Amino acid sequence: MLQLNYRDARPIYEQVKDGLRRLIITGAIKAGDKLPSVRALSGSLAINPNTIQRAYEALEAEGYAYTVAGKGSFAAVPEDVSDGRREELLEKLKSAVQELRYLGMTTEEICEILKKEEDER
Amino acid sequence: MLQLNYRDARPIYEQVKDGLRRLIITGAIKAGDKLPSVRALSGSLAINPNTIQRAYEALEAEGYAYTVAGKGSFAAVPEDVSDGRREELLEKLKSAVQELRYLGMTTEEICEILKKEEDER
Amino acid sequence: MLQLNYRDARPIYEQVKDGLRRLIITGAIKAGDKLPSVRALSGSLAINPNTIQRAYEALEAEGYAYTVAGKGSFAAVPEDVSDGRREELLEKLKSAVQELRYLGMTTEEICEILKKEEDER
Amino acid sequence: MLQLNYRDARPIYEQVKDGLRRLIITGAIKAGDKLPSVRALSGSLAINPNTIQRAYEALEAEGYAYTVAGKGSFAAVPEDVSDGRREELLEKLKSAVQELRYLGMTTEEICEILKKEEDER
DNA sequence: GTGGTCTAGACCACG
DNA sequence: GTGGTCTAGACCACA
Repeated sequence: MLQLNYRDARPIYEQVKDGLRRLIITGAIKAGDKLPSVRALSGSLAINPNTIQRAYEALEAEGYAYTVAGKGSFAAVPEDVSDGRREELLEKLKSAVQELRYLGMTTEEICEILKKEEDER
Repeated sequence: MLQLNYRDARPIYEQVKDGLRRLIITGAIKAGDKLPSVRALSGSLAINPNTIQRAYEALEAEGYAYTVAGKGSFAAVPEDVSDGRREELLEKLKSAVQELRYLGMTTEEICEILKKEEDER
Repeated sequence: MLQLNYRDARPIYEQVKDGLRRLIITGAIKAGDKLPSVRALSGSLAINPNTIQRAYEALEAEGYAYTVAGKGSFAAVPEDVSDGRREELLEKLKSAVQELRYLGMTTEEICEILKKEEDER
Repeated sequence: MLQLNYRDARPIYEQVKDGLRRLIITGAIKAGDKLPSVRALSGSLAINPNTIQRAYEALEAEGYAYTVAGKGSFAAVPEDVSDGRREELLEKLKSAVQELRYLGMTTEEICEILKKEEDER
């Protein structure tokens, strides 16, 4: 369900967070769906429960999930995603595009890639 | 010339690397130009030379600079930038766009932002 | 009558307690009025009766309600509210104001907010 | 320097966070000042370093402090305090005042208390 | 020396 | 059974 890379410089909890977010974005987990319990995920990934919990906290801080103590964590609706995350994304987008332009791509070419990739969904 | 933010979570050497790359991308430093010496930068930024050295090594690994023994470091031409860096950028771009779409933006809106930002250059 | 928010970090019994207190404070339930029975509330909110029971006990400890064996629970008069609750409120008030002042608000501005909010009742 | 109450229902890390925030608000720690290191505070309070670190993370999330890895944590300026914290405070203020009014205090009396308390500073 | 991460294992509140 | 908190102890990156 989730792929971890221990050789990656990114901390485990962040990889878990990003993986869960990806599942939500791609629709594999829909708004309101229950995320796997901390214990279950820590078991299946062979990771300490504290590390998983940290990932869930970070995901909640971004607005992609909410937690009900004693019940579990659930996927939130897109509208609940934090503004900070939105700004972060736009910043990431712009800096990538700016560098790609330096490397020779035109804005048009980049948009073409985005459209083609959209159709492949 | 370079702005460091100690409050930023990124390590200093990475901020130096990103700062130098930005100077190259924006054209402030042109291909073939000599980059400031490790000693000069470490002095003007009040930073340990080892930290600067590390930034230069990282920048060279990306292909944005090359070092001539006894001469110093110089900005490389865009064609020398590593394929790894290119793939990394495209990956960054796609994941940001995919998430922005989940958050309600259309590909058209995203392209509009990119075009508008290009004009502001 | 009462709104529960499962996404709220506060435990359910506390939300029930706060909700009932709010009904009393706003005058929706007047002093001497009978509060809904544990069974009735647990039914309409689809919540375990033990949870409701706990909320009633907490409300009674604050002095906002009293229980008559075999009759049910009733809203108390303001004079019966415990001194502990009063001190707690004043402490909450002062600490909030002190912090708001640190953040740049003057005592006058704060009082203005309170007066305006009072008129809106 | 900080008082902890193990009998309190509030978690330790929250008590530490609130205590540090209080030191900043009262001016005992000024903007830019270095907060005690995680290890130093954990030693003087006889608390696990992980718990202290959690308090620092929470304080940073509120905007009252920022952390420089390898250097330490520092008090931020009031302008950096998050909007969320500001809203939280106003909400806390209003609910306390509303209940105090039910208990017989007028808005004028409350403002008097605030003004008197301000003079005592 | 500093913060950042991770593990192992424990106890508690909640419903 | 669930998440929330805490402890003890360890290793790493950074400057």
